[in-house]
Amino acid sequence: MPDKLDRRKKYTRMVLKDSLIQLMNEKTFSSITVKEVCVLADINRSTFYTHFTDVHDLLYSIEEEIIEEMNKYLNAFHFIVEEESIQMTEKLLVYIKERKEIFEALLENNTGTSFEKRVMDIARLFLINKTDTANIDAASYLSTFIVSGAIHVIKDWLLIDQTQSPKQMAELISQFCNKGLGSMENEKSRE
Amino acid sequence: MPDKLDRRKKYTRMVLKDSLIQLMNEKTFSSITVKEVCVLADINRSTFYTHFTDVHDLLYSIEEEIIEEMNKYLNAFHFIVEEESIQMTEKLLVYIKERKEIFEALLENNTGTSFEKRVMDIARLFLINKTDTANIDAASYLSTFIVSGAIHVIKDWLLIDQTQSPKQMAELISQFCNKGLGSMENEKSRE
DNA sequence: GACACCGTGTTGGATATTCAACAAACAGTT
DNA sequence: AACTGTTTGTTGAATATCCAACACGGTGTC
Repeated sequence: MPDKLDRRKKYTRMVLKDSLIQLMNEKTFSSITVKEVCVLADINRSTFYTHFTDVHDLLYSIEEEIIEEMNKYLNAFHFIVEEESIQMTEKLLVYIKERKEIFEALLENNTGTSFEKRVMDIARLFLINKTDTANIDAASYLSTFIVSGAIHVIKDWLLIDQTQSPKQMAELISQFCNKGLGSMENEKSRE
Repeated sequence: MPDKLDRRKKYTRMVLKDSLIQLMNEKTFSSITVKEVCVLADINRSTFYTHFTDVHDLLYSIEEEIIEEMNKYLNAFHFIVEEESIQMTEKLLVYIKERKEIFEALLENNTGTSFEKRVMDIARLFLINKTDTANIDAASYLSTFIVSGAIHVIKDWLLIDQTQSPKQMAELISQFCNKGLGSMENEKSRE
């Protein structure tokens, strides 16, 4: 919201985040020190503490950014028709793939509220909005099921093969979700 | 010398230089504005004026940096034997090639003391040091000849073909210079 | 245990950058 | 000629960062 950030603040936060991301690609998160991050970012250590309390806090702010970006993609779903949703999913997957290492680090690292849980929360919210509001409980359960399924499919895709293109994955996941949503429609009509 | 520059100063100067270099690759030098450079560098315009008086001044400081770097290479010649000098020349050429666009811009752009003249000056100094001090005048004239020749050979190489590798060019230029220096030796022995 | 070493938070004064605003010069338009 | 838009230098107060120094806790070594 406070997009009216001072140029200097923006820059400092950016390089610190980038440093941590780079370091996470080289070593385990728990072995990374504040000092290390600052040296790489070429930022005075005392400045670090005016922005973040510690390395976890910095990681958390990276999460924030990622989550926010994913939210944009998901929000866009509301305004598009079925055929375009596959393309949208593809964009999301490309975004994830380009940040492969960050996502892996975030999924592995369980500090505080896990990244996975937060992603599920926003995705669930999205799914509930998308379906009819009459049957919220069912939608909630089902969306948990669908989203956790999707996340693990993406996780495997990231970690293991990636022989499938983002486009192919998008179609696969889209099918997967629609089947789930479809079953809920049946559920409702049977009432 | 004042290598004890504040981190912020270093960063500001660096991004401003980089911006100008990038812009010089996209448009003519004279069409580049201070504002443009600052926008690209994401630096406040008023900050620009605490470091440089105008765009020419900024360009000049880029020259300084380049000249300084070339000086290092040339100074290194003093301490190496003949066989290694070809490798050294090669390094210098690789350095130039990596900054092809900057050199082209600097060679084209004649503001104030031309870049070409300055390079010749430092190269001449180097050559005079390298040869016997007895015959300074002759060395000076000859070095002007050699260096200007070398610069234009390099210029052509940069601008036109580059089918020759830096290594091949290094051997060629080295031959070229040694022949010149050799002739000076003859000159002296004939006295 | 005593020791040295290293990372952590925190502080205060010095310094650099930002931002908004201004007058001035200039180029193009009507 | 008046108007519009743009770049240029310059200013002062607000803000962010730097830097050096400190006390503290942990870790390993003799």
